[in-house]
Amino acid sequence: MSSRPTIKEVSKIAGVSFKTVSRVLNNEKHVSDETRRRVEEVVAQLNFRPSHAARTLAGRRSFQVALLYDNPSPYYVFHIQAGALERCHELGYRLLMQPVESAARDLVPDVLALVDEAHLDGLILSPPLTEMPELLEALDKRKLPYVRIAPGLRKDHGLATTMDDVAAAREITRHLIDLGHRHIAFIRGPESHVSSADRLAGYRQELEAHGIAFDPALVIAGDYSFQSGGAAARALFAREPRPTAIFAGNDDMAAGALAAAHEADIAVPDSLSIAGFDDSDLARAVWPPLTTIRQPVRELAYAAADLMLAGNAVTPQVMLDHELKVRATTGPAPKG
Amino acid sequence: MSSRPTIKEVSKIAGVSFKTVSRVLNNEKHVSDETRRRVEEVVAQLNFRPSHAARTLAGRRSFQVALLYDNPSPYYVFHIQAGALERCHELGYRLLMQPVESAARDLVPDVLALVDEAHLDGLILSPPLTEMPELLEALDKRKLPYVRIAPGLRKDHGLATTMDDVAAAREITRHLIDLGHRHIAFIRGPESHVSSADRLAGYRQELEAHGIAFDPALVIAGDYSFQSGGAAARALFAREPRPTAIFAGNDDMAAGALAAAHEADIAVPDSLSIAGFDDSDLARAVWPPLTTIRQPVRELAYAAADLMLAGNAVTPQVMLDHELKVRATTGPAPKG
DNA sequence: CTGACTTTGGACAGCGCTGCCAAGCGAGCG
DNA sequence: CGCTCGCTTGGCAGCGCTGTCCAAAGTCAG
Repeated sequence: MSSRPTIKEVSKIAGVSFKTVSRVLNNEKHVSDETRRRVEEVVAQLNFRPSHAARTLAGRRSFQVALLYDNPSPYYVFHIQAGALERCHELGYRLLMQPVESAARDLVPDVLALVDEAHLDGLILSPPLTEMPELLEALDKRKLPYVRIAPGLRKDHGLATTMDDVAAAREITRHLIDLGHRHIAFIRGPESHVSSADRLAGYRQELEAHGIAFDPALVIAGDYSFQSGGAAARALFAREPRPTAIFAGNDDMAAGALAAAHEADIAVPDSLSIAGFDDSDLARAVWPPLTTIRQPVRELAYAAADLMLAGNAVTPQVMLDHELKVRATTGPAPKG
Repeated sequence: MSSRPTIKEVSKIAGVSFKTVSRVLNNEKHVSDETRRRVEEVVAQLNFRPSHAARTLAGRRSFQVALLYDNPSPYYVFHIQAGALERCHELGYRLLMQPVESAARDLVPDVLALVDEAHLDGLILSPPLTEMPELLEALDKRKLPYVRIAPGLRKDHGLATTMDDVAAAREITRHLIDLGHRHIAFIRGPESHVSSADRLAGYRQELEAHGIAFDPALVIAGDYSFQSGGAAARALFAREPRPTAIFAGNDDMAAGALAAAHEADIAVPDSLSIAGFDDSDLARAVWPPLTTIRQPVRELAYAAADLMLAGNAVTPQVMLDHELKVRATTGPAPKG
């Protein structure tokens, strides 16, 4: 490994003290324009970057945050990562991607150990880690800044970026009702995610707003996986009368239901409408393409990083817009 | 931010010098079992982790590597990340996920700056960054260790983990030939990826091994995206006679072709067989489920990290097995 | 019992920066 | 004209570890 330049070499070439170079690098004031220009020139010429480790050790900040996740969906992780990474990069921060097991006994001490080891300046939490009181309390106690991504609508405490899952679920349910559907089933996600409870609530509210009785038997539990969507759909197909529409709590389960429909030779959307949630890559890759809700995953993560690193205290919570994407898996209810 | 414990506090409680604690933490010898035990006890009790920044600054190593990627596929990135992260974690290393633009003019200096800034101990390269001579040369010159993931079969230089793309492509082509297909089209990936050239070569070799003439008109260029697979398939559908099978260079393009077939009302697999490559999440989510090659993405990345951080010099290249997954998009060629 | 060697643990410098304090210097003011 | 003030710059300690060197204690053969 050939040796890297240090701040001292830069200062020598620029003809100033190394402390002055440090000032320029940190954008402090009290440096004359002339000096600043000269130093920046040398920095560019040497392609110099200050040692992150040294800054962390000497300073009060590490310019380093971690994104904690426990999510099996490549689509979701990829996009929150992309959004958070982008904003962190813009602000000169480094992002550590940290998979964790939310069910692990040692979750809290392990996270705190990571915080110590890396001198983290903050933490970005994604579901279901956003819903773990012990974790949040430990971070509060440590006075460690954190943001939560999409933790549902409760205006409780701390920084958060979110979307309106309830309203979105109402919207897509209304779309189904407008198409004439009256027997609409719902495949819900795992209990540990607030989003799945919110989506269920939206589904229910919209039904009732239209005078359609909520039927608990039409709600089947899934776990956000493709498999579980197929299983739920098959259970639904066995019912008499068969529902004319299925609203799945996410796209994976909707794709599972769609595959099950194909397998059972049920025409979509002619005999059965299917709607998903997320607008993941899957939504456009299956046939017919899925009607779904676009969830602004990337933007949520971007905003989360922004809130924590550059945010002002007056707007601790940010809500982003969703969008109904009507594609080809939903159509008019078959004449009964 | 409440204060973290330091190595000195640990040493005070354990009743040894702080240098001895350092020895225990680094698993050095010349520490008695009794002392080691006592120190480890205190470390566990305080949930102490040494400051990564301080170790990096003081020592010769940073226990930190980066994984460079420039790939739009969530599936691919998620799995290489998971594999590399796992092995790094096991070995006590930290992994920085670093998206880059392989076409950027400043790619090489930017990477070198990152190496300096983070004092990186090594780099993991994924396609297409594995194929950039300027980058590899710069790293060699810097004497910076790196591994390349799946750079095709050429036994050139340095550490690499790979799979046999040529053999895998032959295998799936043979599967199609065995089903009676004689007009087999190929949708190829982008030029910048060796894998797409290798897969094309395998397709061609197997055809010729069975005395089927290679027809360049049956090879359509795609770019590994769903869109491009659909476009290629539509071009193929316009040909007379229509090919009875399509082998796409990856699953995304195969899914695009499948959707195009549905759209054109061509029965799969009865009138048209489709095969993909990768066995990504998509392969099981579309209908019918895709016949494809399972590419050991996660394992490739795991092995790459292992090779670089724990490997021995005698096996600089590791080749992992693929597997033909016959599912439902391939069937006997229709009687002509 | 002695000298040479091994095992064990401590002292100290220094990694490359930032935080704090002080010095230099010209301008403004009574 | 002396003094203070504000801007700019430099000096120095020290962040929490590792590497190197050295001292003390234990081990063994002759």
